[in-house]
Amino acid sequence: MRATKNMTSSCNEEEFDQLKRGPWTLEEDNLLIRYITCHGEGRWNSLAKSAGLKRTGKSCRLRWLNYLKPDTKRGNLTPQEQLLILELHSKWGNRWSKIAQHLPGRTDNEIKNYWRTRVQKQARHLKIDCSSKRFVEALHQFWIPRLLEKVEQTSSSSSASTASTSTMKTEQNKLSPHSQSEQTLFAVSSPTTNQGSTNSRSSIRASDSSGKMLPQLPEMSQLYEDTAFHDSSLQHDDCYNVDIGSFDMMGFGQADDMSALNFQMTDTDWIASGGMATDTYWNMDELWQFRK
DNA sequence: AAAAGCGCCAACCGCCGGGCT
DNA sequence: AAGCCCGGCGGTTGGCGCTTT
Repeated sequence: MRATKNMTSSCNEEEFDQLKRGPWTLEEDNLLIRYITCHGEGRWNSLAKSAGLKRTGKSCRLRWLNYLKPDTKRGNLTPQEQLLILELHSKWGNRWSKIAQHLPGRTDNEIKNYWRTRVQKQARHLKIDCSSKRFVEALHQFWIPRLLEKVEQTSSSSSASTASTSTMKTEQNKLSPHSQSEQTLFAVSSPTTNQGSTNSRSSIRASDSSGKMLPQLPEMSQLYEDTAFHDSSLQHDDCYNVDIGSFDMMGFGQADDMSALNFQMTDTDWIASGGMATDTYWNMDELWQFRK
């Protein structure tokens, strides 16, 4: 796709042809940072020219907001941030910039990428529309409880306050007639090898017919105020990359409603091993390596 | 070791709304 | 009221790097 003339209406054809595209160089970054430090941001088209950058104003704005701005966070999203994204997306849908406003240091682009690469990937695995009620229910029943557990683990391990996360967990348990261990039972199978892999499975119902066990979303915004959430030790750490990864909710996409679903473990030995209490539990990709 | 496949993310694009003239 | 410009937004894509074959 080629840029059209009208999007760079502030420049003539010759200038348009000279505009640079693609990855930013260190020199360009320095120019932009220096200029904004001295003159502030805004008026992006004239800023681009004044700073001596052969870029569109839009490109400069994007580079600044998504990458160069001093308080921009890099690295994986924490479980808390992921929870917040899930909650806010369920409220607002694809309003990325609005969601980003509630995650200081994170950009709409980053959140959008997270949603598309991680969350939507799961929807594809499940063969259901990620905007469907069914997928929202799946998130509530499987992903969010797992994230909450991880939040609690990280909160306690960092010896910070766990008050709000404990409250959230309590709310979860109140809403669920089942024990936590039951809730953590889900099908584990390779996305590439799950078909026909039915040996040594145990089966358990994860929901009663009332549907009441679906947890209500706690107020994640409140969680964000938790001091643990601001613990710098929790930032930029790969081990907080929580992904429901490759687990497969067998038949989920075909079931008429949540109550009809069976969630199956493919390896009961793994349950008994106590592995669920470790970080491995949170990384299904590692789990598959373990199983091989 | 090389090729192919895949996932992630930075950057681009078109569209839209608001402000200004 | 109409046209223009600008900034913001959400969707899309190209390329890099890692993994698998």
